[in-house]
Order: sequence, then C-alpha cells, then structure tokens
Amino acid sequence: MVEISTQADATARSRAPLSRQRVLDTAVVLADEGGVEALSMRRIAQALGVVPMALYKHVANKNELLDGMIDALVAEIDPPVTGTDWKTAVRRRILSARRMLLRHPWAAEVIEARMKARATPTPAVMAYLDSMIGIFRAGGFSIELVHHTMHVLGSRLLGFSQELFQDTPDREPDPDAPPPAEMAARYPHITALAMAVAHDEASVVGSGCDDQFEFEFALDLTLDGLERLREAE
Amino acid sequence: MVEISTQADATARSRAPLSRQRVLDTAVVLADEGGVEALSMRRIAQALGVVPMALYKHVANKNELLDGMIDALVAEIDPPVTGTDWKTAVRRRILSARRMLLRHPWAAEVIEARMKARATPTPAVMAYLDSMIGIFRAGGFSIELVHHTMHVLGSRLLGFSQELFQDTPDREPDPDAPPPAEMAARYPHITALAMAVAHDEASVVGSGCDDQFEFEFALDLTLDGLERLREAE
DNA sequence: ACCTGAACACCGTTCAAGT
DNA sequence: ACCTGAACACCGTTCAAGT
Repeated sequence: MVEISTQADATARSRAPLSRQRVLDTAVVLADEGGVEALSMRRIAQALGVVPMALYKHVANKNELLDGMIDALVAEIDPPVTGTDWKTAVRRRILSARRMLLRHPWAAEVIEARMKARATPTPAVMAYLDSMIGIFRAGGFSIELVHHTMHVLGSRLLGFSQELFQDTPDREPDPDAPPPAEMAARYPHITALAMAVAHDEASVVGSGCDDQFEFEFALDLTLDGLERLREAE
Repeated sequence: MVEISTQADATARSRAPLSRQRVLDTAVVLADEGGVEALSMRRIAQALGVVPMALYKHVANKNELLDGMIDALVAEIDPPVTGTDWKTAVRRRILSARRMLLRHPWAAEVIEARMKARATPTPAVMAYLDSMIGIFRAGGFSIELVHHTMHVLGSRLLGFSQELFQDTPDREPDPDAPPPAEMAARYPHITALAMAVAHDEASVVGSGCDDQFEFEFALDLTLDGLERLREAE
C-alpha cells in the first residue's frame, strides 16, 4: 500500500509534542491545500498523528481554532511604513493584505463568517483596523471622514467584510473580549472613532452608524470617480 | 406536547403536491429564519412533511438546490429603469440589489461560494450582470472602462464577489452551461466584454484579465476620491 | 416504474471508562 | 489527573428492497 505524502503529513512526522501553535500551523496548511470545507477536527488530528480529542486541550472548539488561524494570518500583513504620506502608506498596507489573502484564498471567507457571528473581530484584526485608522488620522482626515472611509474600504479593499462595523442584532457577545478600559488602551483609534460616531448621532440606537448612509457614501464616491474617468476618455 | 409553529411549518401544512418551486420556496424561508448553516436537506423535507429522499426528484443535490435559491432571489432585483442617465439607472439597480440582500442576509455568502466553485454564475446572475454592463455601454462607457468598472463594483456594490471574472484555475466547468453560441445570444454584453478583453491582452493566458491591475484600479479610484474629499473638508 | 427506509461515510463534541 | 475510545446527534447521498 502506497502512502500519498502531503505537506500536512510531513508536519505529522515531526516528533515535536502537540502544541496550540502546531495545531494552528497544521490547520492552515490543510486549509491551503484543500480549502476550509475540507478542514475537520478529525482530519487535523490525523495529519498530526493524534486522536481527534487530543486537539481539544489546545483549542476550545472548532470556532476557536478558526479564530486562531485568522490571527496567525493577519499577523502576516506588513506593518505600516513610516515617513510617507497617508496615501502611500494605505496603498502599501492594503496591497500587503491582498498578498496574504492570495496566499490563503479561504481566509477572507473565514474572517467574514466570524464577523457575522461575533460582536468583536479577533485581536489581530482589531489591531490591523486600529493602525489603519491611525494612518488616516495622521494624514489629516477628520474622524467622520475616517469613519466613512473605513466603510468604503470595507470588504473589497481591506479584504474584510462590510459587516465590520455593522451591528446585526443577534451576534453573540465575545466571551473573552477585553473589558472596555483595556479595549480603549489597546485600540485607541477604533475607540475614538466609535465614540465620535456614537456622540454624533445620539438619536440612533445601536452603534449609531447608519448603514444605508454608508452604503450610499461608498456608492456615490465610486460613481463620481467613474464619471470623471468617462469624461476623460 | 405543544408544536411550535414556524413559517416553514405553515408551508408544510398546505396540501399542494411537491414541486421544485415549493422545495425552493421552503428552502428560502428556512434560510431566512435560521441562516444557511442551519439549512439541511433533512430539515427542508421535514418542513414539507416529506421524507428526505423525496427532494431528490425535484433537485439533483444540495448544490443545485442552492443555485435554484440564488436564481429565485436575483430575480427579485428590479429591472433597470429606462429613460434616465446611466448614473441614475445604475444607482437604483444597485440599491435594489442591496434591498434584496438585506431581506436575505445569507444570500451574498451563497452566491460567493457558488462563484468560487463553478466557472459560470447562475443564469439569473449572468442576466443581472449582462444588463448592468448594458447600462454602462448605453451611457457611453468604452468596453475597457466598463470592464474595470465591473471590477470596481464587484463584491461590495453589486453585492456579489470580486471572484466574478477572476479565473481561479481549478473551478469545475458548469455541466449544464449553455453552448457558446447560445451564451453570446443570451448575454450579449458579457460576451462583447469578454471578447474585447481577450483580444486586448492576447499575451496573457486565461481570461486575459489582470487581477492585480484591476485591484489597483479600484484601489486608486477609491483613494483619489477620498483625497478629493479630504481636501474639500 | 416509482418510492423510501436503511445504510454508508462522514461531522463536532460529550462523556464515561480506563490508565 | 490525564487521556481517549465509544457514543451521540447530526449531515448528504447511495442503494437495495418494497410496492
């Protein structure tokens, strides 16, 4: 009987003891090879030469495993360059995010699914967004314009979904989300933006963010840009 | 024992004979109620008061069922208004698509998943895109600019993914896709665009569509628009 | 010829039994 | 206290047996 050797099997052969990092790394490799739909706890265990239940000591459940995979990937995105104008910095960062998503074509879908289900994105995603907001603020954007900007860039250009700041009512609050004070310290730009928006439109319940307005803002920005190009043709 | 009555159960109670339409309608209602992840062949059958295997006479398999659901929803999008400029027509159409997606929050995900897996979108999606291209062409856009435009609008604004015209190598060819001649007759605008692009960049293998260029086109269009807004602030 | 129950090969996760 | 096999409640789909 011939054994077909995959990259994942190679990982299994190393005698290193099981660790959260090894579980996550193997899961990412398996997802790269066969897509997320082929990723199962049983398969990861098999690739590691371990019984399925052994994974549950390093990872609470499959959702938590996917969160860990996301964070590992988002950490691959280059940090923002310093000493340039905002446009160059944003452009490079977004192209770096895109390269990561091209390396792991299943990642965008997993990030989006996670953001639809839970109130808070994973820590690495939060950090990415926070530093992105910081670039715009340093470039002289008002907090309101940064808010709209993040909606415009949503999904397509950040590589993450427009569900980002959208508050769908029935999302589970994150059980291990940091308390507000720590949140504000760790993600100052996100916090400032959220507070400005909440203060700005105190009449609206929820996040105080008008999805319809943001959608039309992005739509009109795009249509105006296209009109200018057509006139130049 | 108290029976909890859902909308789907109500459908089941009607004595109408099973039909493809009833299967699709019930599936849409169930997905609206509980999301796609809760949608199973067994559950649909239960809601219809039928044995699971009975569904397979009206629907080849679960993928084909999802395709049918998509087509039913895309048909809900308003047809383009006539007698206005391109901008008004596009704007209204996109907002109509958005309303559909807000009614069925699971739809975008299903459409995207389908487009990642198969070479051809479902017929209703093809028709939607074709007529959208038609609006731009009638508005005086060159075929090249329409091409970039569709990429810019991808995902976020069409409500469908950027994977649209992207040719990932290992997508299954659609078994029941119409032959090229019929395709050209049914979707004239899509065909014209595909031919122009293929002719334009004959050197590139594949669809002759440079994903990286398109991504940067959309990125720069957006960044330029933001810069103009920031200067106006 | 049609219909359908049982079965197959999966899945994530629980839990009790074994060490 | 740690580890893990069996089991539970699912899943989409095949297939043979019954009508």
